[in-house]
Amino acid sequence: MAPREGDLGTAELEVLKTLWDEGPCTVRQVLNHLHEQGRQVAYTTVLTFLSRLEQKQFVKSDKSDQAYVYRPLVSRQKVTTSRLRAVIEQLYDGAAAPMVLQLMREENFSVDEIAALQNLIDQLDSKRKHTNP
Amino acid sequence: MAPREGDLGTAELEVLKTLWDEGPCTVRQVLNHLHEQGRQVAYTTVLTFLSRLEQKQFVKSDKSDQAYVYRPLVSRQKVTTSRLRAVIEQLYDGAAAPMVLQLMREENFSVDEIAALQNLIDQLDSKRKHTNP
DNA sequence: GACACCCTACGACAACTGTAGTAGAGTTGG
DNA sequence: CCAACTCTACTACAGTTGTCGTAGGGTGTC
Repeated sequence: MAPREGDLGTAELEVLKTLWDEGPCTVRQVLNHLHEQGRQVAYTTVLTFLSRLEQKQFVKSDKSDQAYVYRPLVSRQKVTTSRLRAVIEQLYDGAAAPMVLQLMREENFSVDEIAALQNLIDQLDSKRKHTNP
Repeated sequence: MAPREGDLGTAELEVLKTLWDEGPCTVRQVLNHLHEQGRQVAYTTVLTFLSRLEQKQFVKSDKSDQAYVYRPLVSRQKVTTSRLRAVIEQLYDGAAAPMVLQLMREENFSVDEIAALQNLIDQLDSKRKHTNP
């Protein structure tokens, strides 16, 4: 009857990113970090986000000295991949390659980035030859 | 004060995709198409989505013989790109290349797909040499 | 001990989204 | 012309997300 169930909103994601970037944090530390980034938001709002993230099992809190310390339960990689997969699923019917091609045409990759890609392709290539002589 | 403003929900996107795939459609045609795909949804629900899409200026309707015919105002490319950019912005701080690298490691690309990528890289490469001798 | 702080729990509210029902206008087959 | 059907407009409602406020329990400082 309703929208997506256990996914992250953009604001929740911001909070989670703080934990990835800064390591385990209290509410206040997260707040400060967001403020430093120019993100204006109230203390209790951050608290709400962290609580919801805990409900959804994206983070876990432990009582430390004074305040709870929150740490992520999922890696950035994991979340990233699943988000990307969702987009690919929705818009490219699950095929990642066309998306990569489109991206490479539209984004202006630097020489270094292209070199890195070339490198990876070479690796994939040689691995393939290896297993498939 | 509230969630994202003018973006598409997943259900709205399904409807828009129908228009991309099938061309201009009436409500009923969209409905039928969704049903064919096993997506159970009521007529009026589809109507709601199309109305909202029109409000958000993603589609336009024209009165034809009996029923309104809806057609997309934005291309699949456009929407796709902006969604991708959003993910890249959120999760990779705007850098597309790392994302591409991660995808290529995690998705199992076929030989053909890799060849296509190689091809594109060669193109980008030679163009770069050209403009930057 | 009283005042000043910091922390958490709980409740609240608006916008957005998914989903659908009902009412009323228009079209059509007898 | 009347019943049946289709189409659109409007309304409604629940779940999610962004955003806080308030109340009440510690801690620390004079």
